[in-house]
Amino acid sequence: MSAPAATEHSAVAPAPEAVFQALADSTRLRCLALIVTHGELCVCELVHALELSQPKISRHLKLLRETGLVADRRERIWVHYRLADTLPFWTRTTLDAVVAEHADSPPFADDARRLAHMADRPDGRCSN
Amino acid sequence: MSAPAATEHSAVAPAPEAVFQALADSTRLRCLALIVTHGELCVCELVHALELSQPKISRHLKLLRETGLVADRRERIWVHYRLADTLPFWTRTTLDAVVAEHADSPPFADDARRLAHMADRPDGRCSN
DNA sequence: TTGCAATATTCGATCTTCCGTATATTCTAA
DNA sequence: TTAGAATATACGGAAGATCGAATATTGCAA
Repeated sequence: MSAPAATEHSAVAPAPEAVFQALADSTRLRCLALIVTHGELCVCELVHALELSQPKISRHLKLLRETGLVADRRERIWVHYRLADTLPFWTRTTLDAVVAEHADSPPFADDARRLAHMADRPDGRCSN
Repeated sequence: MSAPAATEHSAVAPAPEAVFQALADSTRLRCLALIVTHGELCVCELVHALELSQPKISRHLKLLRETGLVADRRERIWVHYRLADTLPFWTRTTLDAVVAEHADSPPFADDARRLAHMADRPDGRCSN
């Protein structure tokens, strides 16, 4: 084989263009912003916070996973998404910087507020 | 008027998605990497360093300009491009981080090498 | 003026991305 | 087993991105 498999979340660092492409969508960026600030979140929490359809959220999470930005973990009926452990340093720097500068503005602030007020969150997460 | 004009390079900070979209192309990212490391560069220098067609470079520079990432300055027959003065902090952080981590790898290292070896650079720039 | 070098733009064609809708899968509890 | 909740995927269609090739513009010098 000449090039890395590139089928699933490979161990090789993703090309910068691919990372930026993944960040170049408001749905994906809003999901990542919540994950950066709140840690692990399941799909239903993101659907609730962003007020978007479940298939839409799921499709965007799949792209983030294939790009290597997030990892998923199944627990009972829920799938939890978190930042990938193998995230390149510059990628983590970028995420922290953009979130720090926009977390208090729409739509990110509204997403965080809706997540905090969500009832019956999985894993006994409470609104704090 | 309800929304900002959004016709030319406006003074309002560009949305993060728009910035990431602008960075999500290898031609634009290579141009920016050279500009970050070398300061102001003219179109012919970018064409030479990246070994791409002039219309292609010019089109991508236009998008970078309209997104607010670069500013241009005409001097005689040359147009010089530099990082925009109004670049948001997080954007500058992102550019510095991604360049620091990739400047020594292809294709960025090759671009810098070709630029350094370019003959007859404008403005009396020499290869250093 | 005329010609040339540097840069910008236009035009179609092709490829990709994104979406809503519908359906499939997975897991759990009854 | 069967039903339902949570999540994922498949299927078109519409909108957007990118390209090569051709052409237009701008500035300068002869």
